[in-house]
Amino acid sequence: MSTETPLELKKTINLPKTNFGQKANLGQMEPARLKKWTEMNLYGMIRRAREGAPLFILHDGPPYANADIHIGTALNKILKDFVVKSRTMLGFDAPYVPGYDCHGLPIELYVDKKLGAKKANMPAVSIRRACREHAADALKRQTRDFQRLGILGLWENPYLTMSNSYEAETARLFGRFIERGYVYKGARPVYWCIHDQTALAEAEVEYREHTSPSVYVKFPFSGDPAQIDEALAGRKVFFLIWTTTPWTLPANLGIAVNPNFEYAAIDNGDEVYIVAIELATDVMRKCGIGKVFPQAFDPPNDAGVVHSVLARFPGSKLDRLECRHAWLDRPSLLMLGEHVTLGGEADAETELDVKEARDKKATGKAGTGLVHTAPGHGHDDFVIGKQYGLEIYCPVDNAGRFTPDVEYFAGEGVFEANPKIVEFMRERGVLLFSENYEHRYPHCWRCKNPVIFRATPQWFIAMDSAATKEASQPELDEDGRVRSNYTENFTDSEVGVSLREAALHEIERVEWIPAWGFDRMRNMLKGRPDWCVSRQRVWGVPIPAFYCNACNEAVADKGIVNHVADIFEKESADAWYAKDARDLLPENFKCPKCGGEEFSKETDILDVWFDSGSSWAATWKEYFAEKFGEWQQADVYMEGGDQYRGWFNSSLMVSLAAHDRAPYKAVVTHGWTVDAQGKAMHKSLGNAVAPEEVIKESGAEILRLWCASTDYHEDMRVAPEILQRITDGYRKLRNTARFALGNLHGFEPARDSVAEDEMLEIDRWALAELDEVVALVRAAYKAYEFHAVFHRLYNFCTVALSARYFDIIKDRLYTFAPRNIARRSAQTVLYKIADALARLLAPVLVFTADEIWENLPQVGGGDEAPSSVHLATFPESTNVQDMELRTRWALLFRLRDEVLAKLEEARAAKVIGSSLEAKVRIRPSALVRKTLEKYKDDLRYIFIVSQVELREWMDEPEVHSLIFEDIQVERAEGEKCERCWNYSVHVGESERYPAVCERCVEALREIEEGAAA
RNA sequence: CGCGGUGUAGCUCAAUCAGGCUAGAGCAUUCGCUUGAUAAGCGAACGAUGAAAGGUUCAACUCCUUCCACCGCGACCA
Repeated sequence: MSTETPLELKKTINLPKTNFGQKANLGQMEPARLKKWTEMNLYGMIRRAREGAPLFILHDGPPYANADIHIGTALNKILKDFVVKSRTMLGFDAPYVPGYDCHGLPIELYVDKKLGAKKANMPAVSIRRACREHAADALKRQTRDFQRLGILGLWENPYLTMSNSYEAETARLFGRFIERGYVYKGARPVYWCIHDQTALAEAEVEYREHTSPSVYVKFPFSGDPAQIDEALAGRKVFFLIWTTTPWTLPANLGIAVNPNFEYAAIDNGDEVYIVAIELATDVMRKCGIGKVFPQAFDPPNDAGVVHSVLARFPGSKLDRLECRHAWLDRPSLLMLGEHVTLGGEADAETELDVKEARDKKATGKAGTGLVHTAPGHGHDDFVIGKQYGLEIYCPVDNAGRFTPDVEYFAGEGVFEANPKIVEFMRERGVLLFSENYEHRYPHCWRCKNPVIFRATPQWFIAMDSAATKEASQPELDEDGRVRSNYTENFTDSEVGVSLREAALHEIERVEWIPAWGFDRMRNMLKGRPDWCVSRQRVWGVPIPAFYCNACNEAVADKGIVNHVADIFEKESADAWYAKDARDLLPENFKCPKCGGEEFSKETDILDVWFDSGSSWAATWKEYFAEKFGEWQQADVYMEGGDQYRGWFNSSLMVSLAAHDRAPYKAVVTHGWTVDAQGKAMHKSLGNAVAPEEVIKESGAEILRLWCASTDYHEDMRVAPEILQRITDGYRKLRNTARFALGNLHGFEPARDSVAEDEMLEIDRWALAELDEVVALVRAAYKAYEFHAVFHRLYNFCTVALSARYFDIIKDRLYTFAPRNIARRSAQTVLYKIADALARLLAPVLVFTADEIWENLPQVGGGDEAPSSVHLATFPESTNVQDMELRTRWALLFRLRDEVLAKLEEARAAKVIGSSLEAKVRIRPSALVRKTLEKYKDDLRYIFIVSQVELREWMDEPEVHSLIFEDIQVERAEGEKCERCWNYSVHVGESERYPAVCERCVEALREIEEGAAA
């Protein structure tokens, strides 16, 4: 025994000590750590560390390189980072190549605005340069912001849809579509300014007041009226249409009716008129038809106009019947379309402002329920016309004049022709009524003239025409089956399948998360029309097609496309604009049709969705092909739900054309960020939460934790209160880690670890809890259930650790001799907990987990441990938890809850303050007595009281239903030990340490011996 | 208007798929304890007519129907 003076009690307490601060100071810590990661090339280290491990690729959907990132963009990227980091820690080689969508209208418009009037005289190459600069600038800022979020990836070399290699690959992929026979050139209506003689994008039109002639016109039915209804047999039947653009009537090829509406045949003497029954009264009144009858007919009306209804029938009955054009010698086909409404707003392509039309609907209905359809002059008309196989007929030239084949009006400008057509119809007796109609009509934003809808030639990718058979080797799927098995529904195996069929088949093999994504995708695919890939713009990948100057033949085949692509590869797609056609074509190329040698270039560019849809094929080639060989599917795509019709869709198309497979094995969608009320966020509403502000005020870590806290499958609310909760949660996690780290001061795992079978039982209980958490969290990461990760870990920290385990072991950690095996036992567990927490939290709390990692005493003096937690793997779960042990402890903790409640009562009654001032008497039931007896000496520590006494029941049979009964709390016996604060009747028995209890006397002896040794 | 999704305490989540004790946690709030995790820790209390209305059933948060709200996509919407 030491002869020195007694130790100063306070100094013999092992208080926590760590450099891991209570305050995170994320604002400074995060950038500092990012810098460190950059300097050590952490991402490169991870790649090397996982070299040869199973590959797992999350393919990044490219954000649009226009504006700065918003909270939704941040969410998307953070969720992706969770995936990449967690797969990495699950042992996969999970490279992350970010990308940016650089082409497209929004950038071009932005540049237009910036260039102003200058643009008109600028060559395309210069405009493209300006666009390129803008995109480069935006993506640079976005990259900086993404990196700030703690996202690791190949930031120094992201894929850019405007890079030479990408543009070249995009062109080649378009060549694949051509090669397989999916591409055709057709016409489609677009906004057209007849003054500027150019197509306009939607964003380039503005709505202004305009007066149009509103006309009701009758089209004679050319079939047998009895087909419609017996009552009409032998009558002269006419279908009434309404339009505000009489000039489109020469292009009329059909009449659309709604299959669900009821139509009426109305008697007007010699003639019978067909209109929607609901509109019949209004139409008849307008046209001055009908007589005043005393009897009420159906439907009765309020204006005293009564007409007789000869028959009524659903629109569906009219399908594919035929009328004659009102004055031209050609048929007008009756078609069924859901777009037909009773408001009249679908009646004309001119009725572009639906809201306006609906307002009108409220005051006075227009239209007849039969829609004049000119496929060359309206969007719906076009769609339904395609569906019914009508020609996309547009007899109007660039200047808005009728072409020579238009009888009576050839050469007339359409707006000038309007009154003439009205007059013409009146003379012919086909016009029932006309009036002036005030409405909002689209005008060119540049020249302010009214625009028209006009079909112009466009490139399409066919959804329904079968692909031509490939000459190449049949592709095998993972089961070794010939891929063309998806043609099994076709008897002739030489016939390929259409893109739509292939897509519908392929999506069944994709894992959709959530599962309803499959239905969603299927609906999208079923309904989507042919893909119009033409854009009349300059900022994009040019459609690599040529036109023979001699015979006007469009020339586009794989060979030519690849030749052009090779040029793009070297010089970027700017070459299309910088070079002449002959320099873009192979030498001595001649028109396959006429042998002509002079060609002009296609001026359309590809839809940007084609660009981004090409991303996986392009990135595989550029980033992975060399190392991993043959193309393979990406493991997962992860985007917002808006991408079903967007990127998921276009990527599927491109991948099917290129590889006959979906580009993804799994598709995960996330919801949208909404405000506290669940409302969508809009800058204009002022309810948007800016990521940079969250970062500035709270740190990226908080934003990341928010992403992990909420179930992203649904809409995710962000608001100050929510972020505050998250910040509190962060503190809790941090403090939990800090407690563990602080109590590991002086603990060297290799030297001081205690084997599990030598541990105290509660320590083994804690390990069992940890083991379960590890298993659950690993599973949650695998299933992309990040909110489950967060809630499991968080609950583990608060309930199992902070409220129970840590609270209980404090006594042991603080008051036992540092090297006492019981203390080492607890420390061993704390070490494992801290280690596991760091690893399990790492994908979410990228910075903090790494900080925990650094403050962890490392096995073997730290040499073996990776220099960052992000190089480590998740802890393994043994999954062989001692269930009996856990059951026993579940019981003990239940008893503890009851004791705590009793302590609270005693506290309220001022019997005790601190729980250590208490002594607890328990009379256990027969059910639990045995268990409690076993833990007799441990109960005081479990309850954190000074004494526990177990007592017998007098009359046990009566209380078999009770588990615990009669818990009594009284003041602890003896004096408070100055060192451990427990009460003991033995305080004062030591001469050397008179203020101390028997446990502390022993601890102090150990400490003094240790010091002497 | 069409397609899809979601509604459980003030907040974030469980249990819902295969209906079954008194709908569970944590946070927040209030109160108390502690002052050896201390701009921390522990406990207790309070807090949900399960969006609403019907229906099926012995039994419904769970299944069915309707409706409302919100979100996304598509619509001749911005």
